[in-house]
Amino acid sequence: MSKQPNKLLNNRSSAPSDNLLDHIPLLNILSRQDRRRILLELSEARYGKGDFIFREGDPTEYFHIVKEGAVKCVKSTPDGKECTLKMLMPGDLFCCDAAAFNGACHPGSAQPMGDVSILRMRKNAYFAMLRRSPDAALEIIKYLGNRLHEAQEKTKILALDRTDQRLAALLIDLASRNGVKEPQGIRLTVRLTRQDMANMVGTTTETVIRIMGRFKRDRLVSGTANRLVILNLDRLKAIASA
Amino acid sequence: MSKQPNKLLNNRSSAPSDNLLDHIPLLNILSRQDRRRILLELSEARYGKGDFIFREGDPTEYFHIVKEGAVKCVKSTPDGKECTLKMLMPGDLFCCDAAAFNGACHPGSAQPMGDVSILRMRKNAYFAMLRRSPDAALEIIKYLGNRLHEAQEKTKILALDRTDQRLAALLIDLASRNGVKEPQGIRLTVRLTRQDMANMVGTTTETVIRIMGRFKRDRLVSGTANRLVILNLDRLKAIASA
DNA sequence: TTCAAAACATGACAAACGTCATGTTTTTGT
DNA sequence: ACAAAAACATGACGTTTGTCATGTTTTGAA
Repeated sequence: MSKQPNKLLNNRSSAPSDNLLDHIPLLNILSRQDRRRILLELSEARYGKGDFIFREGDPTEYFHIVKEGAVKCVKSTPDGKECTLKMLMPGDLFCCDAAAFNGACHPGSAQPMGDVSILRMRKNAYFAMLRRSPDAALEIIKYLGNRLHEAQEKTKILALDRTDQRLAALLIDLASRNGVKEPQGIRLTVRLTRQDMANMVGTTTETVIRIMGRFKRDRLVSGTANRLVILNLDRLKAIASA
Repeated sequence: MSKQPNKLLNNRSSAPSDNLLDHIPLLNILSRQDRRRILLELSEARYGKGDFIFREGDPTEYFHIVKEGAVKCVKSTPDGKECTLKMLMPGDLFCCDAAAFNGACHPGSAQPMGDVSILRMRKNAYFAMLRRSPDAALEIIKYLGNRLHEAQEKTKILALDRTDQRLAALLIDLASRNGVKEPQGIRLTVRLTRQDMANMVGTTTETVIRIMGRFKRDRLVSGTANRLVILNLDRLKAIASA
């Protein structure tokens, strides 16, 4: 469990094509001048297992970018149930919506899944950037639009599909966003327990265990959290859309 | 059933504070000059029951604003099941995300719920507006952020709550967004069948009928589609968060 | 390496929900 | 006002999923 967040690495002045920003396609559209400017505003923070990047209800102070690792967006109920809304990967932005910044609070919490590195920028610097650069603002609009479409697709799946279909859809998505090809199949690089999966598809750990057991018997997947491999993507796709 | 969409009303030149734009808080931030410009780009279209404003898979051409009436955003499966993602009310924007405009197609369809009036603007004019006015772009970012948060709240409810809780949450939301106070309670002004509600909370018509029957017996609501009244908001709130 | 904690697994049972069948009431268009 | 269509309603039954209890395996930190 790595130690606390306030390890700022950004005292160096910027080189014209500093590799920090190469991780962020969405900001590569900035002019050289703007990139240099932004770089001075960005700081880096690292988190480990068990940390919170922020909690539901915390005041919103920063715009964030995932540099390394995976981050999950979580909402909880008073009685301890949890729902994972989205897994953010390197290059993903969060808290990029002005809405959250009007004195409002975070509507959910952000937790690292393993060790992560986050770039962040104070909200006034972020807004100044958006005002200076219409391209940046349009890029954010585009990004938020994609996030909204994803969320709506997820809503559709939750509303209409059975649990095994939802789980198949999750595995398919993870394979493309997080998988590395191996001789036997596609291995996921994030550690993902049955509980994690249950929180992502809106069911219980036991149900995920049973369905994953079935998938395992049918040679669609293998392994558990630390080494999860998708063996037969096509048949998973057939299940997801059956 | 009113006739087809291409009834453009906007040949008149703009008056400085034309009431067309008063319906749209999100564009009231524009300078007088920009307002005048935008007004020339906006056209009005009317639709009635059974029409489609656009269908899933259609190419994206316009940015839309709801002027009068209610519009539902719907996703469907090949086998005829439907899921209503969101009910848009006057002042709401749709297709405001640049993502949808990169040669992409609509990820869902938009259908009027009764007679509606829609303002719309071709996408190049819309983008030109966003490039000219950072305030407009920020407003769109704020709006999309709110829509994303709503979608995530809906995801949470679908993932964690029972059907009666989801239905109670729907009624509460409708009461605030669509209700008018009456002596007996809060009457909804949109016509909403059991089937419509089922599509909104991810269940079947029969289940909604049964739960609404229970709510009716317990004097929490009364009436059906044409005259739906919320009688006891507090107890509905208790159910939604139980 | 060892031991405790976390993760995985399985069974029994109950509750929630979907499906199908059938019938009644309300709405709508002419 | 009337007929057809849509919406509402109810019961029976099966499936899916949640819950609880218990036990095994794996993981990770000292």
